[in-house]
This record gives sequence, C-alpha cells and structure tokens, in this order.
Amino acid sequence: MSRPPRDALRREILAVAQRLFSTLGFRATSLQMIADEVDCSKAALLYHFTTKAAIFDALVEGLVDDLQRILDALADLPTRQRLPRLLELSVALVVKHREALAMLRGLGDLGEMSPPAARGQELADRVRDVLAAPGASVQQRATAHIFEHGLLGACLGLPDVDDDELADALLGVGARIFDIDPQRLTRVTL
Amino acid sequence: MSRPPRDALRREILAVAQRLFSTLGFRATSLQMIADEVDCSKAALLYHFTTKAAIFDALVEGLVDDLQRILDALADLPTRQRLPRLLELSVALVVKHREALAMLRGLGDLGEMSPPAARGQELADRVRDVLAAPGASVQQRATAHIFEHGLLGACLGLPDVDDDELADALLGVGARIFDIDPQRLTRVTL
DNA sequence: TTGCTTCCTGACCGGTCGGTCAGGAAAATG
DNA sequence: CATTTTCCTGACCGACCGGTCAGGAAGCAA
Repeated sequence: MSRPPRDALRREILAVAQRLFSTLGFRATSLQMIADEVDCSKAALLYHFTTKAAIFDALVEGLVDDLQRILDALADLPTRQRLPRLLELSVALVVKHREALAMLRGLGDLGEMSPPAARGQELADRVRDVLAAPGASVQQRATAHIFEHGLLGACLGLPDVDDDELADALLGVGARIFDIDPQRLTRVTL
Repeated sequence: MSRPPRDALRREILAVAQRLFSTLGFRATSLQMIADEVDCSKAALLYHFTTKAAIFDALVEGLVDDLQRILDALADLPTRQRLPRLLELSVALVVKHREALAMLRGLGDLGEMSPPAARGQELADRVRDVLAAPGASVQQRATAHIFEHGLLGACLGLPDVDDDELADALLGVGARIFDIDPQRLTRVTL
C-alpha cells in the first residue's frame, strides 16, 4: 500500500477543521470530530499540529497577513484617499477569505486568544479607527460598525453568490453607506 | 437570618448569566462560573432552572416575543410601507434588547438549538425575507444582510452610547442603506 | 541486513463539564 | 405543636475534553 504524499493528511485536516469550525464554532468542535471525519486518530492530528489552537492559527494565518498588508498600504496614502481605498480592499479581503471568516463568527469563542487571533483582533480595531476616528460622532461610529459587521455577515449569508458578483454588490452598498461616488470604487483583488 | 424574597436568587442568576453569556459565550460559560458569581451552589442553579439551556431560553424569551410581534404587525401593512416600518421597529428592537443580543454573537454556539433559539432563528429568517424577497437581486440581498448583521454589530460595539442616540444613528444609516428619505423614519419604542 | 527517521496508533491521564440525588434547614401550614 | 412544602447543599456520576506517551509499522539510507 502506497503512503500518501508528504502532507496530504495535513491539508485534509485543515479542510475538515475549517468546515467544522465554521459550522459549529471553535470550542464546539472537538479534536475527535475532526479525526472522525478525516478518518485518522486524534493523536495523528496532534502529531501534525501541536495543539487544537495551532490548527485554528494555521487557518487564519493568510487572512491576518492580508489584513496586515492592507493596513500597511493604507498608511502610505493621503488621508482623503484612505476611506475609499479601505472599502475596496476590505471587500476584496472578505471575499477572498470567506471560508476563514466564517470561523470567526463566535469571537468571544476563543477565550484566551492565541497570538495570531489576538493580532487579528488588534488589526481589526485599527481598521475601525480608519473608518471612524476615535473622536468621531456617534453616527460615524455606527456607520463604521455597521459596515464592518455587515460586510462579514453578508459574506457568510450569501455563500451561493460567486466572488465577483458579491464583491460588486458589497462595493455598491459600501458606497451608499459612506456616501461615496460609486464611480470612485473599483473591484480589486489581493 | 432572613430568607431573601421569593425569587430574588432567580433574578440574580439571570443577571449574572446574561453578563457571562455575553462576555464569554454560552458554551464557554459553565454553571460553576455562574454559581460562583451568584455565590450559591451549582445545584441551586439547577433547582431554579432545569438545565443550562433553560437559563438561556429565559434570557431570550422577551427578545423573541418582541420579534414575533414585529412580524405580526408588519403583516397587516401594505407592502410599500413594510420596509420603512421594519427599519423603525428593528432599530427599536435591537436597542431595547442590546444585552440579550450580545449573547447571540456566537450563533453556531448553541449546537443543537433549544426550541426558543430555533424560533428566534426562524423569525430572523422571516425578517430577512421582508428586507429582500427570496428572488431579489444580489445587491438587494447583500443590503439586507449588511443591515441585519450591521445593526447587531453596531449595537454591541457601541455600549457606551445611550439608547436614544444610538437609535437615531442607526435609523440614519438604515435610511442611507435602503435609500429611504430619513424624514419618513421616526424613532419608536416597543 | 541494520539502523534511523517519519508517521501514526491505542491506551491513558487529569480535569471539567452538565446534571442527579439523598437529605437537611427553614418557612409555611394545620 | 407536628407536618408539609420550599429551597438549597455536598457528594457524586458518566461523558467528554485536550493532550501525552510508549511503541509499532513503513520507507529510506548504509
């Protein structure tokens, strides 16, 4: 019987974990459930990943990195161009990482956060500061929160819509929310 | 030593559970934690509430009932008036039940849902159908999702803002999202 | 063949979970 | 007073959790 290639199992674990974490939440998903679906032992999971949290971290790694890049790119822009650019990039981000984001629905879920999760949380806070500076009006702050949570919710609630169509729709609503000329927004990819 | 009045403990349990469920999530909150903060035994909790889920159910009961009433009231309205009215009532609902809604952040959290939670989920689906009929365009469906999740997120993200101010801000953003004349929207209470 | 590394298993560990149960104290009832 | 009902406790239960560990099978290199 031939041994499967190098890290085939590793990839399968990630795929299954992604699905279960998204569906049930991080805490509600046990290592045994993942092992059952992957059809290996629980100990095999912990051979490839040191802990349960390490599986989660591997799944959000790309997302957090992209978020970091977005904030870096924004810092180089003149203030006036930041908001529309952030809209474009945010839409691209959530569309690209739809599956990973689904795992984050239950945020308080992680309890004491792993370093990658904490970093993601911190970056999300910085995004909010760009959308509405700390001293902004209630209306502005509400707008920022609605956009942030709405974007996420729409992504997860419309799994049947393909990426491009979803991105266009989100850009449209984003333009209305922030009262930006839709012409100034274009669909981008990360 | 005088016995505290009839169901003082019951109310205290609900208050503590509300706070912990909101902060940590339903699953991450153990009966022992609640008992510790209430300063009674775990068994005492289970004397007043048959199960852990029953505590949760008691906490969302008012919310679900109000949601039911909103949908009933909407059914009596001509179609054209439904959207603006739903906006007004939704804002009133989330503002009124801010604390209870905070517990619902991690939705997949409940696993197999208790009857009240399932009823709440079903009602939320019906709200979405009013916001964007099943056959609506992607843009319309995205708008509905953004409003729904955004409303919730804004409520939870702005705990420092008082109810009236928050309601006004949410109505303002809602009007922009659905392209409704803000004059047609007034702040209401449930 | 021998020895080393990679990959994985089954048994097991301490801990925590939601929930049960026998029984006791206090208040209400007669 | 005695009895019943209400309210609560501490000990306990089985289930499951994330994680560990000794060891075995398979592949590779010498």
